[in-house]
Amino acid sequence: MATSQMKTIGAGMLRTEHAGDTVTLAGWVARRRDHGGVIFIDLRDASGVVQVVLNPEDAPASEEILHGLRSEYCIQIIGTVRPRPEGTTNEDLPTGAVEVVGETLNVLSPSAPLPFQIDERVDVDETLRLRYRYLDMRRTRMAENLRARSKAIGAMRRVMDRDGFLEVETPTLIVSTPEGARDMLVPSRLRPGNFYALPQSPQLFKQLLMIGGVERYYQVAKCYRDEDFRSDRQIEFTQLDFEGSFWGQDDVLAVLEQIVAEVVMELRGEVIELPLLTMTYAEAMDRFGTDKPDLRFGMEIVDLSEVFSTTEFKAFAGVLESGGSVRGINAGQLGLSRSGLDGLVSRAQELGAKGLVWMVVEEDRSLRSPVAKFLSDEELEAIKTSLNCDPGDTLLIAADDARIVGKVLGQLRLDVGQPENNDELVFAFIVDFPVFDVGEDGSLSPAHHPFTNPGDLDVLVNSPERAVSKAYDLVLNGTELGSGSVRIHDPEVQGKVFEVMGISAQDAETRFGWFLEALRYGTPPHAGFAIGIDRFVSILRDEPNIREIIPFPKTQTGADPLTGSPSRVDEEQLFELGIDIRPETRATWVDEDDRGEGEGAAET
RNA sequence: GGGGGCGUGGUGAAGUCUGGAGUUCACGCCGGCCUGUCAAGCCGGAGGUCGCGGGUUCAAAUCCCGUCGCUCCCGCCA
Repeated sequence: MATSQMKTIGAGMLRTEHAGDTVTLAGWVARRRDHGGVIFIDLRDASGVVQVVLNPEDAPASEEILHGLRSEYCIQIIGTVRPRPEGTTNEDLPTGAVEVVGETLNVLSPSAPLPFQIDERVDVDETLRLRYRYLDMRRTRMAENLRARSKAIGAMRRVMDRDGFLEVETPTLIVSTPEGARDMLVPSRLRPGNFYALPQSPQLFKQLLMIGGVERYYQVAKCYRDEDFRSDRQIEFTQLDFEGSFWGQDDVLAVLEQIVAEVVMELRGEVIELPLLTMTYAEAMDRFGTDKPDLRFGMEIVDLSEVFSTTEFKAFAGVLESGGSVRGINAGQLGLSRSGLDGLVSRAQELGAKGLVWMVVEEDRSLRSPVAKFLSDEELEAIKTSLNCDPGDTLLIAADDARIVGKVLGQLRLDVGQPENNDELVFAFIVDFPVFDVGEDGSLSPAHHPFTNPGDLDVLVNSPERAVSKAYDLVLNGTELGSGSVRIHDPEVQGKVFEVMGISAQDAETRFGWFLEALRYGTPPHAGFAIGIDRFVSILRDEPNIREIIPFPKTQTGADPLTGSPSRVDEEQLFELGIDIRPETRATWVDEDDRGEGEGAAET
């Protein structure tokens, strides 16, 4: 007969009201305090921690077993809850008013010595944490992050369900449409030489759902983009993807507001003020040099072209003559040394600027700067006025192509700026994105996928660089949480957009013919959005990167230190898939044997 | 593709600039003592190819070259 090991209550839930109860607990030895006689065990399970008292005189187990308990042994305790004796309560512990007197102890599973301590008195190297993620998630940081992630998704589902959205799963083995990010590919065994792609997003499938009359769809969707990693980018990530028929932009933003409010309430217990701030792309670029401004602090970009319109300073004059712009920010009281200021110059160059002018406002309000001697008194005064200077302020001025100036100052603003209150959450919708990004050489590249409603068709065709699409982003504290758009529902408009984007009719037919065909059957106007769950939760949890929010993330080189993926596969597997493994091809592969002694996969 | 940072007993750090015995600190681990602790305490002990390879030197954790791994950033992410 099977023996139940079921718990009767979570360790972390015990309170004085349970005094006298006999309970069955099961969990892990978080800490043991073995006094030779009596032993205290901090027993941890998913609900929290409670102190268990093991007195050998009560013989809950043999002396050998009692004194043999070690960290992270998985044990079961049957015992009685009682208030702690006078003077021994622990105010720091939710269960600190009670303890469980162990009457039976069963070791369910001993633990090998740990590769790192579960208590969080030191930060452990992240590769080691990932290699032993199952131990890492016994720590409060990861345990709480997993919980927060689950609660966030739950809150999102509540909003979706409340508003009558249908949850639909779309395939993850789909056709490759090699635009935008690189596709992750999966070879087909039944059709050798052919490949599936993993979706970068469920974009076209959710549009098919609209055509299919679903009207309101959502999905917690895994998405894949084979690009380089960043602290907020993994090749595999999760989005809340949703779409609605007979919708315009305002309908989407209204749903987003509900989602944002619900999630923030769930994770932070805070009320978010609605409606959220809305700013056009043009305004964001102008004031903050980026389409994802961090609005927790000011330090706005100020146009100084007027100030220098007749300047003798050649570097600025030349830029203005050739149609560029001179702009600056007041970076406030930085108090940087000369090398610190030089560091900003290097950073500006890294970002594409030819240089950066810094000025420090002295106590007597004069400007200390390597270029001050080239500027007239009037210009120096105008700078101070335009940038609203106080003594001690550091001013940063860049002159270049307007796009570069914005990018450089926008990034420097983030590098040196500090929100007054780090816990603050400032959301913003950025709307009216251009259809095309204009390159330095004037070339146009699509700013969004080609299914985005391009607004006025005449403008699109006649002056595409000025075309404004019905696309919008949601930004939180300088991070893009997600983006969406009103889609094209007219096949003729879709064809026109392909044409303007340089995709020939024949190309479009080959790649997207199946979709263009679908558009012809009474497609409802529709709009939608996708919000990055990992990013959103990482900000709400104040985590510096999304790996802390993803249960089993990959390293920057796309490896999983726990399982050893990606891994070589048998030649036989490749042969079945019809993949060529000629020796000269294989020679270019990374061979595990050549990989030094690094922290490889766990050996088994 | 490019730039910066890091790699030292099981963990975290100091030592590296300015070469001189694997030195130090905290935690963990093992053993002993210990019946009210809660980061238990006290005593004792084990444990390291200083990521790897090469070079310079009488001598390398330390300097030089290469390489691997991790990380942050630029490019990239329609």
